Amino acid sequence: MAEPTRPTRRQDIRRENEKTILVAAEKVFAEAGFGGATMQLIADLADLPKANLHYYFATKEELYRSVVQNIFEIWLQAANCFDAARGPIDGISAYIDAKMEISRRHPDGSKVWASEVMHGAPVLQDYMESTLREWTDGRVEIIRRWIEEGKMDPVDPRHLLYMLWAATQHYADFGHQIETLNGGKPLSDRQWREAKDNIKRVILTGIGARSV
Amino acid sequence: MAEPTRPTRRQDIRRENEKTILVAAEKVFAEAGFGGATMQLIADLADLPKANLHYYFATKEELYRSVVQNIFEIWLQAANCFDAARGPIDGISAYIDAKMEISRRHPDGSKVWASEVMHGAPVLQDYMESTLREWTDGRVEIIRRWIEEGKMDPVDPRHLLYMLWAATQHYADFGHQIETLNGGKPLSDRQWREAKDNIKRVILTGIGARSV
DNA sequence: TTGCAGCCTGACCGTATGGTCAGCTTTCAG
DNA sequence: CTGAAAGCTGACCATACGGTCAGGCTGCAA
Repeated sequence: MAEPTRPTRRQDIRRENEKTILVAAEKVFAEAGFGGATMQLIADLADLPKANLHYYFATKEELYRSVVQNIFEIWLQAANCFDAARGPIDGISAYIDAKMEISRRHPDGSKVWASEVMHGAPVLQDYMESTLREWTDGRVEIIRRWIEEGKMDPVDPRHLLYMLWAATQHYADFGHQIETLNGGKPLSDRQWREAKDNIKRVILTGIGARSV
Repeated sequence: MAEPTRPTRRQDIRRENEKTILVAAEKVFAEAGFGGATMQLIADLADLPKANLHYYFATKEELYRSVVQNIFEIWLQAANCFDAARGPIDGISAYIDAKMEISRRHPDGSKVWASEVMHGAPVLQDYMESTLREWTDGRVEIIRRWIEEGKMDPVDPRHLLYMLWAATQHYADFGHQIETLNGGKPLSDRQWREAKDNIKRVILTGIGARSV
């Protein structure tokens, strides 16, 4: 070999297989839902024997839990964009960019997340009551301050956040509908940019954002 | 009996049982997804023997199809609000009202619809390619005219529609998340009104609506 | 009143699924 | 080199599910 890769250590094997399984699982859970997904389908997609999945993830629930937690991490990372911002135009623009990027790059993850929440968040309830609530409260506070400083109109911060989540996530969760209405073709680069610009423009104008 | 109800005719029995089953099915499909729903669960909720469900609906797929079609009807009815309007403020306000009412009164239906679309619309594909596409194209045309007439800013009509769908439907599909962030309590009448007003205000301001 | 068409259901069936396990191979520390 | 730990898997199992059906019950037209 040109590239004398260090022989695969046990740890590497484990990490690699877990990754493979999680990727396959995310796709199958997104396409079929938790109930419709089967370990066999995931195993086939991962090109591993079913028993091997059970070696790494004892139960279907545990595998699902791992998938959902992964997505939650990604979701939270997008949050950082919000923090460094000096004002609503910067902050909300960056957040919309980040969330639209997630919708585009991780549509399966978004769907699993949506599905989880729609079915009452059996797995994520703890996270929602702790991490998510704290994150949300923090952002609400930031928005409230922006309003006090006259950087935007007095819009209810919570409902504004819901609108941001909804508008961006929609492009992942309802991607199939959008694709169908787009003549059966996925959105092009240009169309994604238009979507993003539209959301930014309508929301930033809508809240009367007046400061970076 | 004080009320001398006409003795239940066969037709009535059929209609009533079908209704009972459909209501139960909608709830179970919403809570568990198609794959997670079982005929037994639906039968228990409808308080009927499982075999009786199969008497009215031959297969689980057929029952699911009926549920989804019902929802599609309701969804389309909300569309009418759009048509009679003279301008964006009237039309979009009425549409948001209608869709928020659906999110509030038929959250289960909304979830089933969302789930169906998320999983690639196996049942609804035909409807999406015909009825939904026509409806959408019609509304796009109306919005385009409003823009030409200077009644609102030149916003991409499709992305505006997606935003309307997303913002309103979010309150049904992600109702559990919203409830959790609301201290575990469902939104009150006042909070629903605030949600509605916020969406209206942000979007109508955001598109620069200038005419009823 | 009668006959029959439509309504109802307990018991049953084949299959697919999540999960187990005994025993194999591979890795690697000592 | 060795042996123990980790990785792997074909074959298997119990269960739960969608669906069937024979046969009983009910409404109602004639």
